[in-house]
Amino acid sequence: MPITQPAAHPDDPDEGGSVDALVQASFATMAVLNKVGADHDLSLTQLRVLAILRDRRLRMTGLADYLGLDKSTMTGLVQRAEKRGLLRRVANRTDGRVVDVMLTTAGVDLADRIRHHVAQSLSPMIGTLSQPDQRRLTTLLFRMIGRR
Amino acid sequence: MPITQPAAHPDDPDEGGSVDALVQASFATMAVLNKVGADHDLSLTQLRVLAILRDRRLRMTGLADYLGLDKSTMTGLVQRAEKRGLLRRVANRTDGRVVDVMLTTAGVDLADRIRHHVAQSLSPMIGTLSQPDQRRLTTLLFRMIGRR
DNA sequence: TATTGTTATACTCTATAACTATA
DNA sequence: TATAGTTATAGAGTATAACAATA
Repeated sequence: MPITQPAAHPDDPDEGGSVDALVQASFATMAVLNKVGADHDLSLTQLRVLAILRDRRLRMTGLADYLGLDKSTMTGLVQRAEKRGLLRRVANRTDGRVVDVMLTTAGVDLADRIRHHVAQSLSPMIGTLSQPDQRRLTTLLFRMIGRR
Repeated sequence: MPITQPAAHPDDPDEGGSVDALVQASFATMAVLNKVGADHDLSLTQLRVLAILRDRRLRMTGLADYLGLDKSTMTGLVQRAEKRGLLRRVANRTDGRVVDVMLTTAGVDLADRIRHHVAQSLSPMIGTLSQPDQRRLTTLLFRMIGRR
């Protein structure tokens, strides 16, 4: 099921198809993440919130920066997650304007379950590669996005 | 800017970090696509619609299948794109129930511009890899998602 | 009867602008 | 004045259920 069309135009600078490979692999990955989220009644954004807060405590603005969203968007996002008991809003003691956000125990548990679920759900795709190829891919991807 | 947390748990089956690499690279890629879409006043989904229809004509259901969305979702999606003059709905002659969807000239033009814009926007990321590494990455990704 | 598409409905996600409280 | 967060508002995206038209 092609999600975007393969490049097949002579004036395209991406002769090797790197762009298409990356875009198609990304859409395939996002589809899996989306499915995992849906299985836990979470949107992709909520999934990210959980992942980000899994071992971090952030203020509203910090969370918005991580997600690339406006701070006003965070209010509803955090509110809905709070109502589900996944996280807590805590007034910051040193700065009265700041609201810190942290996962509850239930939130951490769900984040962990999701992490495993994601790994399992992606394994059919990743598993098509040999172990050495998986290592090569990992190295290349981390190098590309500037980690490691 | 880490988007998800790195795996650092001993009970995690993804020892090599393939899952994290793929997820993080995918989020980075989606952020770029999202930005490109926004620059053209298109959501990620509308961007995909254009890419899918770039050299294809599909019925509503076919489009929904490609996108993994419900057919009822397509109505509004296509309606808004049609109002912008990017695509047309055409009654199918052999089956009166079917509505075919195809890009207008303006739609094809925009799809082409976006394709180039995407390639340009991803090039800083992809370009951090050497040419041989780019080829290796492309091969691995296509192999992983089962193309080529 | 089954399939195709739309409509009605309800929610989530998202940004912009205006606001409150604190610094 | 500037910053942190919320609220009000508007629109897009999404699914479910019910529906009309066609096969």
